[in-house]
Amino acid sequence: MKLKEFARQLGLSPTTVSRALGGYPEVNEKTRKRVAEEAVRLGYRPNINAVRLVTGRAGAIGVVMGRTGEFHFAEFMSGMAERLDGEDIDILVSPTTDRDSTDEIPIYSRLATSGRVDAVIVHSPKPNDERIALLNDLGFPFLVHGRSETEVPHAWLDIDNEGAVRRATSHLLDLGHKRIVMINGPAGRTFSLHRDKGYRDALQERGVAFDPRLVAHGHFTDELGFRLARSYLEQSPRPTAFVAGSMMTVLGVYRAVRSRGLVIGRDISVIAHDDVFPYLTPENMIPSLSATRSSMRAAGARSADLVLQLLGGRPASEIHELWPVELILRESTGPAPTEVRI
Amino acid sequence: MKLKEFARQLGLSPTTVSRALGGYPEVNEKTRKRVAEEAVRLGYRPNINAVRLVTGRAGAIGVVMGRTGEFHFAEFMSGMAERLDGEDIDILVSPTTDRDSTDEIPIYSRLATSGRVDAVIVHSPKPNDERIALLNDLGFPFLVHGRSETEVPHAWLDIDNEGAVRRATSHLLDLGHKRIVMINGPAGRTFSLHRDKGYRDALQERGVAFDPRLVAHGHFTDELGFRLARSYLEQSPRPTAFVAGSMMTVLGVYRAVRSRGLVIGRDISVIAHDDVFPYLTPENMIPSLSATRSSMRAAGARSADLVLQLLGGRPASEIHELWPVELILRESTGPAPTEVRI
DNA sequence: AAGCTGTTTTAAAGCGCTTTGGTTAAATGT
DNA sequence: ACATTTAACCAAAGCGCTTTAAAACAGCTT
Repeated sequence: MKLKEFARQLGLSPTTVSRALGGYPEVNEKTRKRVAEEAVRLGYRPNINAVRLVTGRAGAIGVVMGRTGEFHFAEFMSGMAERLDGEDIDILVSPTTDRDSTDEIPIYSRLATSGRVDAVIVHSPKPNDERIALLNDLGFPFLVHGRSETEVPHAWLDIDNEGAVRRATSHLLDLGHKRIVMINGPAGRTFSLHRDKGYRDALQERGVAFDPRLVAHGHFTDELGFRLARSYLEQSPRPTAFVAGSMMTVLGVYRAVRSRGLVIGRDISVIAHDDVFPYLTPENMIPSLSATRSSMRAAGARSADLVLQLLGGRPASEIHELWPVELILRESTGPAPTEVRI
Repeated sequence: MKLKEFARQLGLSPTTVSRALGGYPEVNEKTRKRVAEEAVRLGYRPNINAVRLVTGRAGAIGVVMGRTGEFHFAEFMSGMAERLDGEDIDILVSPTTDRDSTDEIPIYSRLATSGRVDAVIVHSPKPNDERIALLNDLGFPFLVHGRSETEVPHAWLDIDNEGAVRRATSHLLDLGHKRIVMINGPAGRTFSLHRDKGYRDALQERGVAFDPRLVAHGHFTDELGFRLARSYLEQSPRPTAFVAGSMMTVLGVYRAVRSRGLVIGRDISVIAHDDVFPYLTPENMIPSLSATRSSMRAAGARSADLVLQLLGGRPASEIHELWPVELILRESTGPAPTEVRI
């Protein structure tokens, strides 16, 4: 059913019907009501593509899905979806199989110029991120999930990675740990750098020398957590604590510790970052896992919200949100063992 | 830059330019080449929404993202993205916070009638799925990922869940296990029913009585795996083997077994279904996990492919794919312990 | 040289909607 | 009673493209 036919059946002009449905004031309240009811009854829905053409709005927010870290991504998107439910805005996912953000440039470029989306979300930026530069050059609305150090003014939402790791590390230091390993995210991303900084600052505050060999970078996989933890545990002197970048990483760390016959929370303390997944929770681990916590889903929901504000005209330079991160202590952290033998 | 202006600059009519870009035969090869080059040089891109309006095609495939099982979902979508890379087709994600597929009816209805997508993918159907009935009634193209028992002809892609579980269970029976617990997916979904059937058939083949209390249903979470396994292990006689529905479930099962001081692969055998995630792999578990394996990512890629075929005119009734599932034996399965004490 | 054929290009219609710039009818003011 | 305002509705333009139907052009015949 087209607008014209629908309007004819109502005995109204297309103009009035369109306005009634659009909620414009110059339509009699009774008429509006009638139109709304009949639209439901007769199943009339405006052709979205016609609307998009004529309004110039795409009614969609774009995200680029990379090969790695999909479990975070799904949770973030799910949060976006939650917020966008009811709005007439879709989420459009663009594929990329590439690992480096530079390779994503053509994708963002296409997304920004093709008119399929009204805004895009940029994930895990680097300090000097090409994608941000590009989108700014194109004058295309975007929100950065994470932070960058670029001069370019832009909207962003980030969690306090630095503070999270600083607190986690400080807590371990307070417990007497000296050799603390950090298994961080991929090198080069701002969030990894922030975590590095939080780690180093905590050491410095407590006057513990920074040993770069205790910090590793890589993707958030169970395997990497295992392999790295395993090799660290073979070193002498042995580390007594781990800070792990994700829930997947920490699965591997737990396994590595156990496989060496060590006890988590006694021989080895562990803190991880928890993005709050419905299917894998730190309190259920054995021993329950001390974690810095920040809901990825909530970040997704808020990001969608901020993008909506951005599209509503709020200046990008005004949209900056830094979320604090909780540190939740459970059983995986304990006093450093007084004597470390190998 | 609009078509009109671009054509003017080339000294051609909009018609010719449109055809050149669209690859129609009635354009001189030289002209086409010139148009293509200039389009790149001048940065001309057809307005996608105008194209969509005039062609009536949306250039997108819809998927509905539920609240649960997001880790599977992301992997599936990632596969779709892989296949769709290069095609001018997007993935459109519609949110739902509901748990039951009946609640998704309005979402599918909206998706199908709004012209935003050319086809949708239906996940985890029930034997008599309302969504399939709806989409069929609407005459809207769709592919089912999973199977249904409806009379309605439709395209589907599924893995052999029944065969997978039958083989897993048979293998455990061959090893001498008698009390085999199955932690299955949500009740009511066809794939869960198929797995139930595979389990029962295996028992029957070997002449082992079916005990319904040994089969549990629920979402694929670490916590459920733990809670259920924990409570089964307290029973007497104790089960000697578990078939777990997902990698998350099995994490909980492993933990439960260990927390009882039992050894996996010796006291308790475990087989799980592995959807092949880049961040969590059965071979890395300790002990390494015997699993039925089928790549969710590959299913996503193939699904996208089949949807493209569907849109290309291939009849839905012709599109049925049942993928075999490998059983890969590792260390988590072993002979049933001869004597089971509690 | 006119007719015919096949190739290449173009003018113009129209996809389904929103919105500008009206018109008409009713309400209000003088 | 007439002018003026306000409320309610409408005709038609136009968003940027594809595609139908027709025109222009070139290459051959006869």
